[in-house]
Amino acid sequence: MTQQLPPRAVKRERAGVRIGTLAGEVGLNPKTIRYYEEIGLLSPPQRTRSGYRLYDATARDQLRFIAKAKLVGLSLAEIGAILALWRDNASPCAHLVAIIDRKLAALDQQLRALGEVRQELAALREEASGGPNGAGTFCRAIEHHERRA
Amino acid sequence: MTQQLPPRAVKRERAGVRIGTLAGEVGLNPKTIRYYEEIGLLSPPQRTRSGYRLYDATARDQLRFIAKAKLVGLSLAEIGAILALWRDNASPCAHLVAIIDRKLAALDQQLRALGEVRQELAALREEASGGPNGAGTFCRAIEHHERRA
DNA sequence: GTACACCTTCCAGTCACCTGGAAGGTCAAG
DNA sequence: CTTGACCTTCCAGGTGACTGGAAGGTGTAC
Repeated sequence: MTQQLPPRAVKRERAGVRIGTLAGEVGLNPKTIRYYEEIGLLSPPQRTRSGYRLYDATARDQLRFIAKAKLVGLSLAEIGAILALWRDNASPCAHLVAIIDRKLAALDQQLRALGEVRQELAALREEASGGPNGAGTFCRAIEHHERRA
Repeated sequence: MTQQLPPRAVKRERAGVRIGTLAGEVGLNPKTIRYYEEIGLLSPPQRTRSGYRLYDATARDQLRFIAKAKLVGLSLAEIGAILALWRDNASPCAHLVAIIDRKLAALDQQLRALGEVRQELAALREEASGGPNGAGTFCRAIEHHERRA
């Protein structure tokens, strides 16, 4: 996680970054990136002669997209399908358009739900920010949940 | 899943509904509802003399909230914390407010991400809805993903 | 009174998504 | 030339969220 020294920095600026650097940039475990490659989410990157993976800006973009897409609740399978479309962007069957449309509708529904939950949470916050403390059990419960998140 | 007959309907309208009915109403597997109770998400409902669970409107509301919250990506643990706050709504420690604030910020970020992904998907849809079909591999891939979703 | 749909508990299995550890290779710095 | 941070592969384990099946009880309808 801690990238101490930037060795061969100039050279790698053109040739790409290694997995640890990329992981740091996008906030992922290197293991996760390898895993994404393994399941076909990410196309296999270049390698150095000694076998190290070398990533370019495209990979970083894709990982950032994956992060966003995961955040909104797409499964890795769905994300994989979308990325595949991006890669060879010339496979526009009607079936596909239907799928995208369905996903768009789902996203809109999600947007509504998000707004509602946000509102309820904000209301809760209002209540919570006044008055005296109760038994304290709740805080303990929250702390417990926090430890796992 | 199929609730054929409504036996004792009038009686249960006041006393609560059984798990199958509730499950049907909120679109869940009865197993899932029991599971939620088991992990402490849902408080144990009343029981009939013979041991059947009887749910009231509150339970239904909570389940609907859970559905929404899950849709926006909250974990069951987080939802549990929020529901706990709801139940004994008199435990407003500062720590708790901080947590809610953090969650609100996360929701806002998610809202932005959602909008962005929506936009990218829409752009993709534009591209996809014109032109001739490519190799067809993509459609097959999508169909494969669909089967699992 | 028996069929039938429902309910109960318990326990095990599944699926998606990682994550940790072992065993070993690479490479710039001291 | 060794140290130490990085990298490699492989394989196993873990978490979250269910889900299925067995074995048996309940309760209304015919």
